[in-house]
Amino acid sequence: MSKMDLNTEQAILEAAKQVFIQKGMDGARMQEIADKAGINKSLLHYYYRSKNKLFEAVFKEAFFKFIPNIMDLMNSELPLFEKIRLFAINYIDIINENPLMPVFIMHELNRDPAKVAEMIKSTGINPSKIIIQINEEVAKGEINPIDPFHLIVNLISMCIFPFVAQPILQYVIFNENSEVYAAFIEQRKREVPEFIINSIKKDKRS
Amino acid sequence: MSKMDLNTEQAILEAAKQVFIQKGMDGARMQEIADKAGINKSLLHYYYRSKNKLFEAVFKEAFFKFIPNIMDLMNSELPLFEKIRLFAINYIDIINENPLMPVFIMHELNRDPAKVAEMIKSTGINPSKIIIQINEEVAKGEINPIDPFHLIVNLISMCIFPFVAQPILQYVIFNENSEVYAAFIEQRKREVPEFIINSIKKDKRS
DNA sequence: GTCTATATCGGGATAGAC
DNA sequence: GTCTATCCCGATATAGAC
Repeated sequence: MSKMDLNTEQAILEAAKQVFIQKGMDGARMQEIADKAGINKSLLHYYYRSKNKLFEAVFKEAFFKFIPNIMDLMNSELPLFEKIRLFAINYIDIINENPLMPVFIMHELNRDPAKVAEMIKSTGINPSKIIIQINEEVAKGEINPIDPFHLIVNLISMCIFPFVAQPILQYVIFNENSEVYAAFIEQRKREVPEFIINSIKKDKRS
Repeated sequence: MSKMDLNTEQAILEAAKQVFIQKGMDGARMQEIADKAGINKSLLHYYYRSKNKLFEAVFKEAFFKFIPNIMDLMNSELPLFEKIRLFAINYIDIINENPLMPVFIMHELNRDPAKVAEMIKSTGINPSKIIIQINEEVAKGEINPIDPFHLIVNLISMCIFPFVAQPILQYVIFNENSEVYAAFIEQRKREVPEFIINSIKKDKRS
């Protein structure tokens, strides 16, 4: 594989990423990807045999960038509150680089649910460490009693959902002003962790 | 329009709802809708002139069922904590009837962002009442200081996101057992409001 | 490796009989 | 209102020249 090959192949993948993520597998057109990559349609088939193969390449890369990774943080040795704060900051940053990613992944997983198992099996996703940590904090009386799963889902929901629902929220809350919405999201890096910590920290109820 | 017309028309809309919501506009096939409705493909065009028209009918109905309505509750005279509890219960119930709805709506709005304005303008969505209420509670010192928008987005996120991410969460948390996941969602009708109220209720800090 | 030309097919839409 | 038959375009994919 020569140097030029790599460039073209990369250009295709980059273009494919943009188009697939914006339009989805079914809505994407090979012609549009070729145009965006500045090459001919048939070259797409030269590098990736079919639309489906190309899509798989894009989807896998997207999935592995967004779903795991952050798990390293979750399974680290940091104190719980620290983890929660870092998670919000890091994850919101990652999604900010590609705000359409969450809807894309969710839509495609739902289109082809068999993918979920296939994808996750090949990653080391395993939340057991953080779950144990939460249970221990509860047992030690350091935080209020809470089911670790609900806590984790709450955290993830509050970080990701504002991107998923961006079109509506942006319109309803800020009359379509996307800069203000971006600032709103930025605030959430602090707001979300404090909201959570405030909810679970001891010393409140009696 | 005879009685039989109505039945067929309803059958088509019902079939279209299922197919469109599951596959999206681009992934849906008129043939599949016709099959599911037990009629001929060309009858679809007799009742609705085009695929797009049919889609619009489905989407509008879906949107208006899911987005507003609940606003009545938000703008009622109930106490804040009461509202939060009722919102979680009612909204989770509504989505439970059609768990794919959120991803569907989000995906389609993103495909055609112009829809957002068009849709929302024709509804009376206006969260001002609840926002004032939250600000008042803060001013009176009844709850901890919080930006009403973040509070509302937190509430909505925690209710809807578990449906959006169901495929992944169900797999990671419960090894694909959908009954257990349904129970998990059911718990959230209580867990989410208590989590929120615990976070904002006074008497904790200082 | 990259292009042009073309095969092939699926799917939305229409015509027209009943 | 409902069906069958058909049109026709757009999109993936392949063949083959350069």
